Amino acid sequence: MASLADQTYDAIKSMILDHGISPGQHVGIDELARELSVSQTPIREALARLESDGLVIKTPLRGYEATDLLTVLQFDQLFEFRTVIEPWAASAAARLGARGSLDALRAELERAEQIGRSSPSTYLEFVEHDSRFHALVANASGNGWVEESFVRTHCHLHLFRLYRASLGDAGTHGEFVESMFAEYYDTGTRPLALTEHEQIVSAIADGADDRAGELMRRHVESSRQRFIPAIAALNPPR
Amino acid sequence: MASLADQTYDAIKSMILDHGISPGQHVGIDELARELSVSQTPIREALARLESDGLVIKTPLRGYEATDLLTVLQFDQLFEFRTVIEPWAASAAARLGARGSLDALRAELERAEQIGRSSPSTYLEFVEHDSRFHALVANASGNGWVEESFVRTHCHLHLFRLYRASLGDAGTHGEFVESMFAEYYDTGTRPLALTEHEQIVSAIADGADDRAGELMRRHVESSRQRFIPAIAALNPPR
DNA sequence: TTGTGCAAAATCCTATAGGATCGACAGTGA
DNA sequence: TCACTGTCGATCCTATAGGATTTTGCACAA
Repeated sequence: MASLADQTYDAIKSMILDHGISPGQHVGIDELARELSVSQTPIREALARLESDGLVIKTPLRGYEATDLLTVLQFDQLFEFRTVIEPWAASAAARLGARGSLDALRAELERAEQIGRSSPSTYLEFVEHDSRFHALVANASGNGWVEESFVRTHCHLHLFRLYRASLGDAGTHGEFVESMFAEYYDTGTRPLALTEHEQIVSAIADGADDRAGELMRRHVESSRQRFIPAIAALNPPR
Repeated sequence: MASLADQTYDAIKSMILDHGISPGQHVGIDELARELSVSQTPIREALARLESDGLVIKTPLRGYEATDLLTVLQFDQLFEFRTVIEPWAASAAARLGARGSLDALRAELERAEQIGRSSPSTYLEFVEHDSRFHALVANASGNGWVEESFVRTHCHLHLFRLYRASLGDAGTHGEFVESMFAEYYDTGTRPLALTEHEQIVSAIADGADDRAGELMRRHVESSRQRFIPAIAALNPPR
């Protein structure tokens, strides 16, 4: 069903999102074609779509390269954007009663509690849970335009968060790494974020649109606050 | 500077936006290649990007086709989205004092008044002014994510508005055509919209962020109200 | 040691050819 | 008359080859 071009798109996107391709790294068409054992055409199509997603940048006669990590300004503006979109999405979800979506949201919360107990490598899993959760809320808003806007922007945040994982044990970014771990393991902001998620779902389930919106606003805001030391440590990237 | 693929992208996009390609129409790769006198490769790249823009839809092994016109639901949700985004953009522009952007906004207002007097075919020109104006406000917000989200969604509204132009003098959509013309030529909502634009720019210039946001919210809302009879007449499209 | 110029390699961009799949239509059988 | 099947045509998908441009390495001169 999925054409080769689509599979290639997913493959390259995964490579970027998992930092198989590092930010700023040059991405050759021939290189990818050899690596994925396909011809250049599907690679080109995939890269064209990825450029539209803002994940790669094309320079004519120079080829493609993965986009750099977010600057401080872009990061601030991204959270500004989230503050506009996501509270509204939560409110809308509450107004809709989020029929159908509510089950998915609760299932996601269950899942988050599970991973909180068992595995030791919790950071990545938590990031993925968080992404899924917010995506579900965007979806529950019932507004396709909002959802799409969210998804398109959120992958950049995802990219930023996962940058930590690709770093070694130390280096110039040691400070950054440390602060991230501290945030999620020591100071207990992870269970705090989970609690916020639960409250939001609760408000949506109650149909309390104002409360859902306000809770989401605060959640995004506190999430931003949690990121500030990290982004500060990361700037400038090199 | 612009590669052939980019030029092709612009060309096809223009064809769609000007309804050289009708909504729902099948778009063949070979056909486009012959018509634009380029090979298939740049066509493929362009179509891949256009699919990401939501302007065409790809069905594997069947090819591409231009997306259908907005449904009533999509239309409603689009305005819902605008109601979330644009008032915020106007507020943000006011907070920034919209340095630099203010000149562009005022120039656009000037331009709008000019076309209001001279030419007889004012409808298309007004639509284009309106698109430019709102795009300028989105830009003046200083937030690239917001601006991009706006642009990506707005082209669909643009498409919808221009559908009128592609219609003949009569037909099943005569009612729709009539209502649109009535809106803009008879009942004087065009100068009303222009007045609203001026008030918004004025609020931005004053740095009155709350007022700018509220004015924009009302403007979008009244714009939506103006569209209701039109969208009602257009549904179902066939 | 540093800067300039030439040349070669690499890579992107474009074009064309061949293989595969899907839809349509005609023909046959019940 | 309806249903099924096989062939035909069109189109998409993939692969490879050639032309153009940029970059890089090296030699040479100041």
